[in-house]
Amino acid sequence: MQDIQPDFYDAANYTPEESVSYLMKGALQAFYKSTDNEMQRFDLTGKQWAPLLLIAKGCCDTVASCARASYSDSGAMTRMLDRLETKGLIRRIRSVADRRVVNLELTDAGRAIAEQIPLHLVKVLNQHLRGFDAAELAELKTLLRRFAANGGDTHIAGLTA
Amino acid sequence: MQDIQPDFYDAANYTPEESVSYLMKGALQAFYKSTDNEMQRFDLTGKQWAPLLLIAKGCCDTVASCARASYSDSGAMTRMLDRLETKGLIRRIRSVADRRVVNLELTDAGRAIAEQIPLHLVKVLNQHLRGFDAAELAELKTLLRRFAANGGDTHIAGLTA
DNA sequence: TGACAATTAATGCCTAGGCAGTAATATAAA
DNA sequence: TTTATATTACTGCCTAGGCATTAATTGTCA
Repeated sequence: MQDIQPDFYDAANYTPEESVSYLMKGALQAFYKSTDNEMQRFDLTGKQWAPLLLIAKGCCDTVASCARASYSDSGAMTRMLDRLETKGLIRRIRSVADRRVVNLELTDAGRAIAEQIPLHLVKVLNQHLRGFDAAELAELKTLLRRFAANGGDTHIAGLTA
Repeated sequence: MQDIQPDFYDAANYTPEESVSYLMKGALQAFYKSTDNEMQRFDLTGKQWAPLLLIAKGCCDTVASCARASYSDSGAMTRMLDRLETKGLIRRIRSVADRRVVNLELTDAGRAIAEQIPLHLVKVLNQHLRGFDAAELAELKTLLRRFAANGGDTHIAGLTA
């Protein structure tokens, strides 16, 4: 029933250039470079657009949920939101329903920028996907999801034992 | 002769969960988490093993070449090497042939660790590749290389008015 | 009710990287 | 040779994130 699982990499023959993680870092680095260039028009870094977009899309409305959606933690997100608040793009509102929670809202200036972000983000994505066909993009997404899901501590159920 | 290049993403329908960059970030994040766990036995973080391995493999022997190989710059690499030097794992040697250059060497302690790194790195990689077949891994590597190579010239035709 | 666990946002201390310089050195062109 | 340009390692200043801890608050359960 159980298929044999091959070991693709072995220690003796390991080279960085053939390592999938090394290639992934290079790919993501190139993408961040592109978005950094593209988002300069909004006076945003290559990472500051992400929380704005998540809030605008309704993906998150608190510090904790925004941190989870960003593969980050509440400490890092608190400081990221400090920077965005300083720039006048977001607002913190203490929740009355749950007084531990700080709800996040875009200011008018933040909303004006957030509305334009997808336009430029999509431009960068499509640029990096030049020469791809639809099947290749679908395959890439699937393989990335599977690679991530194979992480060691994915079984959070067993972790909180 | 010229094939039509489709736009895979459009601003109106953009969602983070379907964005290939978002998935890539999640995949790489999961990998760093795994290596961080794995390298704790050497008192190394999830990133400090990389320069050690590059030096051990002969991929780089100066600050500049090590920075380039790491998709980084000489400033960041200088400080990373400071940390590794403080830990007694590498040595800086001013080059006599070109006195601008600082050559990098592993100490005995550094070499002892570097020799064991591939073993554990390969373990992490193979773990994240569970369920993959050889063709899928090859495809993933190819697609990542092409995605990265499509960057750089962000001289988008429409950008420069 | 009261004790206890969980969650939230924030903070301090650390690693890590990007960018704009700087001084020293090397190379190329005049 | 002189001049200009490029490269190297490094520094300061900034953004960015990880981890542990804290105070406030909420939920759970005896």
